[in-house]
Amino acid sequence: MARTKGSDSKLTELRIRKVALNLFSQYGYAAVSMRKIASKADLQVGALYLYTPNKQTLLFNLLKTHMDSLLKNWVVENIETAPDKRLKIFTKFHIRFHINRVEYVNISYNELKNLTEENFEHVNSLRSEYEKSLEEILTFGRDQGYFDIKDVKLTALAIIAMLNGVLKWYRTDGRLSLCDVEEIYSEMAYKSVMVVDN
Amino acid sequence: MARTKGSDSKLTELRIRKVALNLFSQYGYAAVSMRKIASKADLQVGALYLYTPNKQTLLFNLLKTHMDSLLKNWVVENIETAPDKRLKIFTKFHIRFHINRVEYVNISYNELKNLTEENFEHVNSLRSEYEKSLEEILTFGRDQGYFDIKDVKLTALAIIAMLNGVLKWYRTDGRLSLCDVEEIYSEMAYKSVMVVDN
DNA sequence: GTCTATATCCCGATAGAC
DNA sequence: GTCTATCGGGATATAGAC
Repeated sequence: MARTKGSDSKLTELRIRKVALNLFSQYGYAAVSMRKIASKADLQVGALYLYTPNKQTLLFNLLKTHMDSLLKNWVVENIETAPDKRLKIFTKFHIRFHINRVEYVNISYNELKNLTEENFEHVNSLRSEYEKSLEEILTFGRDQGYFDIKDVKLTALAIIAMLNGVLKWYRTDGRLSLCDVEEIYSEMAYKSVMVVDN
Repeated sequence: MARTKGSDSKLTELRIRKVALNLFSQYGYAAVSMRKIASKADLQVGALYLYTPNKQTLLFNLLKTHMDSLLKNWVVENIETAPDKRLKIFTKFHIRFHINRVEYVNISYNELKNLTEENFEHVNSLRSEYEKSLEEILTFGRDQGYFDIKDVKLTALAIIAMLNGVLKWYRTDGRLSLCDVEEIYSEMAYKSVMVVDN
């Protein structure tokens, strides 16, 4: 063995990321010190700076990795698909993707304000891109007469907020399976915009 | 004049509360120092402690005041009212009450994790009480055959999350009036739980 | 009621030994 | 690659003058 236990830098880096994500999610970026991160990652604080130039970058990389992964995994559906089907695909994808990434969801919602302006612009543009893909589905559905929507932008925000609300409280050991949750909320989302007779 | 300018303690207390709310909402509790609060309230830091024993109490009082006010203003509708009408009353009330209290909404969502355990229990029980009033409406509506709901608790959370998502982005100078927003989202909320033919 | 000064502690980040 | 020690600063909270 050429290396002592725990000296593999790839593993250490991963451990630091994981610990930082966990602590930022639980206590908030500003309330978590580099010393605490180091301690939880079984390091001294000096060693942290071999893996990140500063605390800000640690947060930024977590957020960027998450958004990149989200956009990479979201594959726009076939152009032929009907609007209601598209919306269902989107909502189910959104839930399935995020349900096991609750810590990322937390920091994405709460810690954008702690990014530098430059980093914020970067992450926020990725988020806008994702939101826009839902807006396109809603616009398409409205134009095709499938949906009854007064304001596409606010409706998109409302749907995403609704779905995220579920993520925040869903527990895998709860009384509902992932499939149940997907089904329930994609149904609610669809119904909330569908055309109804009056 | 027996008092110098700004020495009225009631006014000073109000000013401190307002400044703290504003800063906590904007930057987060942990990122705001007592020095910053004092400075924005035109005081030196020592004077702050005449009005609050510590920073934690400042946050707790803001949250408690908000929740007390919410529960006091939410008057349960007449027992005779039909479920769909009740839900509409709730959603419109929720939006109207919160729309001008966005800073309170922010800290209610983001800063609960910064409360001591005891303070958290207190605030959280008030929040549960409010959520329960929506759950009762949903349960009532389902039992009466008005609503199609698989899980009352998660549905209540989804609806509140949806409504709060709107609050976060709504601007009074935007293209939609308060009435428009109330109407759009109470409609979406209702449709998301209503019974549909398949 | 407000100020200034200070006690005590923790912060992010870096230097240099091993 | 990790450690210990430390710099410079800012944190909460308190003491005591006015």
